[in-house]
Amino acid sequence: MDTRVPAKPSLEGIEDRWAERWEVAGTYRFDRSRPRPEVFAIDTPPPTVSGELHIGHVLSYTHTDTVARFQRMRGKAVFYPMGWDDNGLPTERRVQNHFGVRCDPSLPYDPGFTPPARPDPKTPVPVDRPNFVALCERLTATDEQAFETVFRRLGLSVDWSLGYTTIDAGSRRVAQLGFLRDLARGVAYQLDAPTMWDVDFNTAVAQAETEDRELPGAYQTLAFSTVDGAVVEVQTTRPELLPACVAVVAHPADQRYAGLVGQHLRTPLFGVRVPVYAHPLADPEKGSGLAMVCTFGDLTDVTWWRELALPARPTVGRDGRLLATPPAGVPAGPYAELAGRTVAAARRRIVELLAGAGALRAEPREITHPVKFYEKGDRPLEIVTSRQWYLGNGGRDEALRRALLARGDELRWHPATMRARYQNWVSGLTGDWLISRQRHYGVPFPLWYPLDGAGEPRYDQPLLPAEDALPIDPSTDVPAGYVPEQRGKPGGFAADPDVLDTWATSSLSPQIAAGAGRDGDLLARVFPMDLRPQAHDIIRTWLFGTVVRSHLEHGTLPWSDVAISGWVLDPDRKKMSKSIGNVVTPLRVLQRFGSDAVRHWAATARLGVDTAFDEGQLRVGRRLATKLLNASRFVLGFTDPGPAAAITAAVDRAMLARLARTVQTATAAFERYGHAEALAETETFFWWFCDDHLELVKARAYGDQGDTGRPADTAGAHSAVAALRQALDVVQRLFAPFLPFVTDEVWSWWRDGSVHRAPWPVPEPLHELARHPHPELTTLASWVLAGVRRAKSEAKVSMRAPVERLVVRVNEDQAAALRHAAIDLTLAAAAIHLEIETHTGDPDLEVVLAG
RNA sequence: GGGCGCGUAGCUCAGCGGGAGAGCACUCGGCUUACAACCGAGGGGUCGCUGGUUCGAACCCAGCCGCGCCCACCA
Repeated sequence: MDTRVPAKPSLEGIEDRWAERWEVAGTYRFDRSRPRPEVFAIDTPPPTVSGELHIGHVLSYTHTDTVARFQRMRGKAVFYPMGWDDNGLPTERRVQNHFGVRCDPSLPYDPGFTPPARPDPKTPVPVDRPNFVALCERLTATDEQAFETVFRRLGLSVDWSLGYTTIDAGSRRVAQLGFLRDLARGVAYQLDAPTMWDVDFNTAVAQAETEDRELPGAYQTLAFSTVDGAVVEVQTTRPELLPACVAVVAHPADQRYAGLVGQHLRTPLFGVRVPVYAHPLADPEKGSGLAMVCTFGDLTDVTWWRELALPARPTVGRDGRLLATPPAGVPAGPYAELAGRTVAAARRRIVELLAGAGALRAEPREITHPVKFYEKGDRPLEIVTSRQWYLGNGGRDEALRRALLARGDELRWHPATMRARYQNWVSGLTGDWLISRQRHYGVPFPLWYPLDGAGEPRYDQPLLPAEDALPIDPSTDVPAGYVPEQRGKPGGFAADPDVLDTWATSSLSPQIAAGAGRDGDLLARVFPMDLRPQAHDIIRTWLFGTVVRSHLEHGTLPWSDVAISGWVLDPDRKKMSKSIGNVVTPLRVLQRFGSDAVRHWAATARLGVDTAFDEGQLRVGRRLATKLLNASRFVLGFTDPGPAAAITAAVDRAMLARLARTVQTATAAFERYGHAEALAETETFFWWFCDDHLELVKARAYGDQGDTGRPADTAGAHSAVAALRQALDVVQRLFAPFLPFVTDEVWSWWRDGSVHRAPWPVPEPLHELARHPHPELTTLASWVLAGVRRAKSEAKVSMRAPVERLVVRVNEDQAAALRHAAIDLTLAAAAIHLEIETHTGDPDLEVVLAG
């Protein structure tokens, strides 16, 4: 036996051992000397750094890693970076609580700032933006280290030297440059308009980041009155917006209100005169068929307001409370009761006031209805008017929309059904992409505004930095032609206060990873990339955004293929990964079952399919890894007959022929991103190889002839062992993308270099060795073996128990094939007499046990 | 309301026009010199329901029922 093969192989400590060797050897280092056709570039998702990785990450990142390893073994230089998405709201929240600070961007930079020694989240210390950003960087650095530990332990073959974070200087430069280019080409623009607003986070949010939640509500029936004093009933779920009412609408075909259209009504309580309009969006089925138009209760209000050219009576402030003063034209008296209250409190109060005024015409009707929320928010979104930056994404431009839909068609989706989600989203866009956020830890908008004599910013004359000065922070940097003392002074300048939405940065992930703007050579070697792996919940945000940016800047898709992984569900299939993520942390699972086992579980899940977390399946992978150790040790335990040994036995050649088919099938599966099929194919072969083929040939491999009386069959043994070694070599490589630790372990016993740098197997050499195989022999031999085992099992005897007489009755072709396996069958079945007969009926087996 | 997908053995899933399968779980057997953290054998399913196409349907078509996800103007 080769001295490198351990007597008692074990999976103990295998992860740490190999992770370190790979790092030292630079096994996964990207070779940037290779031209684009020889590169396989992956746009790795940068996970959000705000909490912990969960088991869902393990699933999808494993999927990607199997592809990376497959491509690397096929000879590609694999560009496989890792990024961290470490800015945005969740990070800010964490930092505020951790350090006991609150970002106040109006404060000047204090170079000597230190966070409070004893943080108290209840009384946060105000801190200027540059210092707040520094604190964010400090905390996220710790999290990122923890993430890297998990991913290394998982065995991801990323090139860690290619790392980036979405807030680092390179990302800020790419993001700011991208914005300035979009500004120059007129795709980025500012608008003072109603937008969805999160009242807790105090920021505008984009359409893509909202979600519906079912909330209880109640229809109140309000009594409006006509000029002649008649009562008209209007139902609303948001009576607190009555002071914001600017009109009432009815459907054009609604006969009930045909006479009212064109007239005016007076609102209850306030007595404000509002017009009645006809509009097709008014639903006669809802409420009384009359809808109160407020500025703004929901997005339909915005539509009516815009299309009917209505005035604005803004009522809800950015903090989610009713404004201190009533809108113009609304009497202050009744409004004073509402001013300063939260929306919910104002709603309760106005119902009391309306009831007291006799303006409620019916009991409230309780309902449950969908309400828009920011996906990370806690209270319903309000709609407020504010100045924001937008990026054209086809929402208001049909030509662009069609072009982006065409990009979606051009992109190869895995699975293909996910394309529909993209089409759905792009077709349903109602506006452009709102990219500005009123937050602190993010990439700043790289511009300033001159201040006029009154100190008001001239938004139409932004002061732009030079491209080679990027990245900049306009809150500390000064525009050309000004001095720092002019900041905020009339005639001076002011920074744009906003930051780019995280997605507006991460939508440039391919360009960031590829060093766009600083390393054109690298960009040319990896862009457009080959693969974008991701989950399906961020098709509308990250995927779509990346397509938009690449289309605008490069006129191309950012990658040719996208692989969409599913989600991890609870064992009960009900809840999502978040709930089990708290219980089942990735590191604990990796430590408990072993990384290869966890990867095996992940790899059995096909793309796009949600999968249940199941500990039973984790044991399967563990068993497979152990099996590979033992089978490798066994095969390598036989003396190597050398490269000249001829593989002559039919059983050996049939096995290699079957393996050739496995290689072919697994390769084809991988080429279409079917990692799960590739694994299943390999696994099926391997278990058959261990359970049947090894049992069939082991005696011959030992040189054993049983009691045939003939001398040891050296040629037969050489054939068996040479074939076993060939098969082992191929099997170890086929498993390498899935079980990187154990495969490199067993590979190291007899091969030089890492299996992960070995070439992916091809079927041709196996066909060569298997020349003129009997294709049926493998299944026939297995059938005979199973029959013998069944007989012994039914007789409740050991599998070693001898068989007196074994009669196989098959058709002529099968008999001819089986005769080549006669010696192996005799030995494996412990049969004293084996007879192979031909007949015309179904295959038949007769087993007579000895004794 | 629109779109996509899923309903196959107790569980997780593969199969997607001609033999109903795998793993886990379960039952039984076996210390078999690679592996007892192992190996072998076995039981178990009117393939959601109803029609249709076909010589033949788990597989194709239509309708229905149930579940999930995405999207939607949520007054």
